[in-house]
Amino acid sequence: MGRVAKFDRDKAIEKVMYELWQKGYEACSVKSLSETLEITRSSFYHAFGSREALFKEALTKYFEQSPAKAFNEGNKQTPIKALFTDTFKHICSVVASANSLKGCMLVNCTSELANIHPDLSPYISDANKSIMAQFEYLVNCGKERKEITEHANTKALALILQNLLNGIYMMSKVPGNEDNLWLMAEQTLKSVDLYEG
Amino acid sequence: MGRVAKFDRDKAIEKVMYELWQKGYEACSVKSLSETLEITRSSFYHAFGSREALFKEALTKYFEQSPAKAFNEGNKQTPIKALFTDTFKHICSVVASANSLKGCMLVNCTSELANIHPDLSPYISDANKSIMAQFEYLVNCGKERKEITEHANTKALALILQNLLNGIYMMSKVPGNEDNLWLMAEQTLKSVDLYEG
DNA sequence: TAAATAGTGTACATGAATGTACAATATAGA
DNA sequence: TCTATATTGTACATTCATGTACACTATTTA
Repeated sequence: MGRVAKFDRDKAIEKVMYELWQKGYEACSVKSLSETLEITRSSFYHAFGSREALFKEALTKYFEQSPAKAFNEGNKQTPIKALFTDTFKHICSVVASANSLKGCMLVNCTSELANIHPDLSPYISDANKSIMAQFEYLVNCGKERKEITEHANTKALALILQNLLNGIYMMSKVPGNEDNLWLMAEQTLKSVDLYEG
Repeated sequence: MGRVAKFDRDKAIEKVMYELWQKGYEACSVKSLSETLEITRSSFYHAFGSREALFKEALTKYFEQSPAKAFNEGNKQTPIKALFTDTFKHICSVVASANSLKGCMLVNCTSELANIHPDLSPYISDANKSIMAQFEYLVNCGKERKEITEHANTKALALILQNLLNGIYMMSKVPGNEDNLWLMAEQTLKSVDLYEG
């Protein structure tokens, strides 16, 4: 079926993910991405269509490797407070580790592109909204499991959780040691009674 | 003393502040900023030295006009819980208003430039750290005033407050109606016993 | 082995962006 | 009015960046 590509498409997307994560969208020109992948721009357009299209693939890959993806595996059978506690603890540790890229690709892209980039802005908004929806779902699971009181405000808790998630990544860029990050996360979870340790 | 500038330097910085706030640092080239100001690049370099230098002036102006600057005016004579409650409420309302620029210039620039831009990165880190320090100071004032219990963890509270501040701006970019923002802020303040209403 | 096909590279035309050098301009004060 | 000087504009030499057209190359399968 014709000539085979001289590069591994999947590995290429991973490389691009790291570039975008680190440098942001606008800083990654087609020229610079092509040089990173050691292909010509022509091959780039042929393989990926456009920078926007590749961005979407890279963001998908980002979600797949994120320590926050554990939140997506929770359901009515999951001990919810333990899921929150363990996952946030794990995120703090991953994010603060020396060789980790700082910040969250989604947070970075949200501040760079939301309400700015005509094509990508809605895509990014949707990604944020689906995280929010997942937290609401998890809180509701906790209510069904009687771990969380029926009277708790689901939306408020989901907002606080999403804010905590974003904030851990954000703070990892500035003072950013694991102790501070976990101090914030632990106290937040405790103060809304979602901690279990 | 020579020819007078055809533009108002202070208004120019304000214009640049809005540009940077909205579009981010890299998206504001010297060319585009010069066009916005209706001066040539030559005049730009003459008047401001460099894009980096102007950025710093613009960020200073941003702080001066931010609704969060009320936090800087708190001291041992200030009712601290009321300060937190009122200021966060005000921020939610300002940020969600239709004609407001979305997001926080500092948050945007932190995700874009921290750990990336050699010259501006330390500058931005310092700005974040001084906000953190101010929150610690306010919490300590609250302790002296006996509004906040002596046993509270100052650092943890300051982290939570800074995270809330960042988060309000961040969320204003996505679902972003005032009700949601305030729901998050109110519940956060209540859950750490810094609410007074 | 030949054709079909998928991937690659060169080239083009164009505009954005940078920073500096030097000449032109306008104005305040002597 | 003259002159010192702050400000402005033109020009230059480069590099980055975009997207497409078309020719070239390698590989599969009929």
